[in-house]
Amino acid sequence: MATTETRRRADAERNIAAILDAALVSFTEDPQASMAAIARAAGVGRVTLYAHFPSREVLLEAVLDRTIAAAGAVIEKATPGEGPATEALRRLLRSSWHELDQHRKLFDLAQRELGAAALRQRHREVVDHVEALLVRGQQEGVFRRDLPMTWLVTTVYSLLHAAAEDVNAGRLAAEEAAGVLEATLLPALGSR
Amino acid sequence: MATTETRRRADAERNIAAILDAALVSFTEDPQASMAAIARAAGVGRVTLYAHFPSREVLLEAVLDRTIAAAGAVIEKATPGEGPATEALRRLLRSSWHELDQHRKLFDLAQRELGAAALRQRHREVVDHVEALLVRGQQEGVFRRDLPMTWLVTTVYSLLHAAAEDVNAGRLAAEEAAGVLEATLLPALGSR
DNA sequence: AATAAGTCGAACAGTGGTGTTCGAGTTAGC
DNA sequence: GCTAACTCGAACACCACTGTTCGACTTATT
Repeated sequence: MATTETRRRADAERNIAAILDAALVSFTEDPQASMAAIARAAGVGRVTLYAHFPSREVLLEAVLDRTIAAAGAVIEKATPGEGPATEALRRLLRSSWHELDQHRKLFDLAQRELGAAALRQRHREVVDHVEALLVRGQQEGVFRRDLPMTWLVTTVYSLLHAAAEDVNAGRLAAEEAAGVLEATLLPALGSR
Repeated sequence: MATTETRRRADAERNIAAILDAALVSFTEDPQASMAAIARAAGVGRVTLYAHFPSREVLLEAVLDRTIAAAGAVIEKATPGEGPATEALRRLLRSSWHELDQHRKLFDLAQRELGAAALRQRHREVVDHVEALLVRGQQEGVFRRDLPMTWLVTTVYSLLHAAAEDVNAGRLAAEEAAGVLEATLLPALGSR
């Protein structure tokens, strides 16, 4: 990951990072954000942006890969494979709801702009973590088995996203988000 | 509602209906659908479209109003004020998940393109029905009171939308949608 | 069968986005 | 302090979309 393909100068490296940061924010705030707007948000000229990312598509892919990697890292940090499944889910929600929401928004965007097929593989990397946790919970007998697994995953992601939207719209305090999610998801997923 | 503002010819009336139908589908399928695409989908010339709806914005508003009216009618048909609240919610889900999802998608789009303020009023008309039902359920003691009301409404809408997406993506059979929603929402909203 | 209402293709101007080129100016690195 | 790497504004061509006008044609209505 840290392999410097072609030796880059420090200021270039800095700008690339700034662009990716700005692009993530811009894309999640407004899926139609223009290259000019992203360059402005990154504090960089439009030409510089194109120098590093030759097209909007390439930029989107780069942001996507970076976000997936970040989401994966944050998930693994929450050790979803350890301890009781309900506890693991709690840890996951507390640490990762924000990252997972960014991942979801970007995924929606990329699905429209890059096509569904190209995305499935990368998407799996993150979703599988959640799915594995849910399966483990089923085996422990604490999560329900009467609904399709895909639906349970959808439920988690969907409410996560809803909470993030509510926080964004000022309808929910950021500190409450994880608690509210817990209180809603556990009964929704729980057996009996 | 049936007041013919300026006497229109029958073929015009027919085209307007076709345009609104096509626009609803187009907008919910792809928020960026162009006027040309909508005209094509309606089987109508682009000029005719502009003759009836002088701008994209006006068209979007018309579709929105029509969908809100339809959603309101479908909701009222499910008599959400009668019988036990859980039963009423079941009826609502069975009859309206599809209409409510269309309403939600259009609302998202309109919020971006027309601004949040202009929409709040119209949005209320539909959301209030759901909220009233949830409040009634709280008074009956069957729905939880430990979370903000706005969040409960968000939860209903969010899962509704998620189910519609899953149906759309082929991950969930349309006939199962209402049942799955019931099985997920009732435990999520229930007291205890 | 006359007339008013409606349809529609072609062609136009205007706007805003993408991606490129050029050339002059900065800045990091040795 | 030299040089190669990098930045960046201005200007360009290109394209897709919006909204308009014109004039010829078709259709509903009486």
